[in-house]
Amino acid sequence: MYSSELIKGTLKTIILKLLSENDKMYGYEITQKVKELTGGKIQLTEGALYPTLHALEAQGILTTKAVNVGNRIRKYYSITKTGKKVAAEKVSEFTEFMNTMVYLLDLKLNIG
Amino acid sequence: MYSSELIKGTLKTIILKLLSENDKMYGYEITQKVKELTGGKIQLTEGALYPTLHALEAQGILTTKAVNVGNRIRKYYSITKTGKKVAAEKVSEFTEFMNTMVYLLDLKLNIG
DNA sequence: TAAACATACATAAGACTTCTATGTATATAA
DNA sequence: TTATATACATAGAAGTCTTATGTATGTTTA
Repeated sequence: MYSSELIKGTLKTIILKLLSENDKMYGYEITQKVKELTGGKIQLTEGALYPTLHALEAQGILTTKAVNVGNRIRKYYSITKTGKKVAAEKVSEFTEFMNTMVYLLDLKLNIG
Repeated sequence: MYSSELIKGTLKTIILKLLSENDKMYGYEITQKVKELTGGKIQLTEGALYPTLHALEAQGILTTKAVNVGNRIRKYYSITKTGKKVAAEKVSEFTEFMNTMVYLLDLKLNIG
């Protein structure tokens, strides 16, 4: 698990990227997917995730659809057309930022 | 200039890396060096920089030496032996984190 | 079968980091 | 003489995230 300091500011980018590639996902599913894809190195907390999802919905970047699964409610999130643009911008800005940091910190990444 | 959201959490790493490679630097010099190295894309603000430098000094990671330049005081910061360890850890953690993000976001960086 | 763990949502209080604005003061360029 | 650059610093506000808590169901295991 990385120190929270490092992960700061990346939550929205991660959520939007995942929802750009999946028609719909629910909150818990997002936490599990990120945990799985990062080998447990990034674990989103509910206290950060849910308020962010709500904010993205309020901004028209995501839409929701509540579904009953057994007796439980599951809230699916989907990205809007506007949201896809925002997602692409966020990811590309993050890419540029990482390139800058790689240069600034003189890093050697394991790419390829 | 990147959105501040992205840069969050990287300030300490940047400062420590620069001071690992330079015997001594003063606050204003750090802002200028970062601005120069990143082509203006990362501009550290004083409101974030100075409190961070003070905190790192309080933690024994940095030491200071005030020098008179003309009629002005310049406060040079140097990294301690303990600080160098912390710096190396921070940079290596950041490297791992970036590798994780590159995989998670499926990014193509301009390395090499 | 009771306890523990996983699923699934949510919020509130506090902590931490950063931004904006402000303040002080000198030196230099337009 | 006005603006810009150098050089430090802090206070208040804003934003993000953590920790803790709450509710409720489903499943595994001792």
